[in-house]
Amino acid sequence: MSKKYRSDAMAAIHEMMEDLHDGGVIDKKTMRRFDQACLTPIRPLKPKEIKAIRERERVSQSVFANYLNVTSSLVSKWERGEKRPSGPSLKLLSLVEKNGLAVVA
Amino acid sequence: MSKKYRSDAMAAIHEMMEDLHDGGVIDKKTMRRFDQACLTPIRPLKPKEIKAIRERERVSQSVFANYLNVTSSLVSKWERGEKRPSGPSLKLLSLVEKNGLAVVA
DNA sequence: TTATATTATAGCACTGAGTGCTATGTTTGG
DNA sequence: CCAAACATAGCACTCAGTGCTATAATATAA
Repeated sequence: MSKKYRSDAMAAIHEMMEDLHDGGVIDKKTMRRFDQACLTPIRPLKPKEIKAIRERERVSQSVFANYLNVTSSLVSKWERGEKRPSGPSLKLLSLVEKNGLAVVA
Repeated sequence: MSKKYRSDAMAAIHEMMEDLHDGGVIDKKTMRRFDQACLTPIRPLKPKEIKAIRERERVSQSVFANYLNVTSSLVSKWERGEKRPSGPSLKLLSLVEKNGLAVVA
C-alpha cells in the first residue's frame, strides 16, 4: 500500500511542480534539479540478479529478449556474466526490476 | 478515453490469460504467442523524430539523457544522425514516444 | 517409452553504439 | 551585460550487441 501511495504521490508532485514552473513560481534550475532527483537510481546488476528478474516474470530468455528489444543470445550472456548490460540496457532492466515486465510492453 | 480503456483492457486481458494458463486451460505455446503479439512495435527513428520526442517532453538533451541512462553527447549524435539508436535504446525511445517520459522515471 | 519441440549454453567474427574527453559556439535569464 | 546552461563538434577507444551455427539439456506430446 505504501508503495502505491509513493508512486502516486510522486506523479502528483511532478504535475504540481510542472504547473508551478509554468506559472513562473519556480525557476528552470530548480525544476531541472528536481527532475534529476526523481530518477530511479541505477546500479549495476549481477548475472544472478538478471536471471532472478527474468524468472520472477516467468518468461523464457527469448521472450524476455523480445520485451527489451535485444537478442536472446545477449540475455544468455548477461545471465552467465559473459557480457554486462550498460547504459540503456541497464535502464530497461532496472525498470523491469522495479515495475515488472508490463511497463515495457 | 478510448486510449485509457485500451491499456486497461490489455492489462486485464493479460491477467486473465495468466490465470487461464495457471489453471491449465491454455497451453504454454499459446501463452507465449500472446506475449509476443502484445509488444509495442518498434520502428527505427529518424534524427528529427528523436528530437521531436525530446522537445515534446520539454527537456534538455542532458536531462533526456539522464532519463535513458545514456550520455548527453549520445543524444546529440542521435538527433544529428551521427549515430543511430538500436536495440535497447530504440526500445526506450519508443516507450517515451508512446507513453511519455514518466514511464521511464 | 520414443519422438519432438522448446529451451539454454557455447563459441566466434564483426560492427558500430556508446563512453569520455575537450573545445567552441549559441542561447538563455538574472 | 555577464554568467550559466545548452548544443554542436571531433576524436580515440572499448566492448556491448548482433548474427550465425552447433550442441545439450529440458520439457511436451504421442
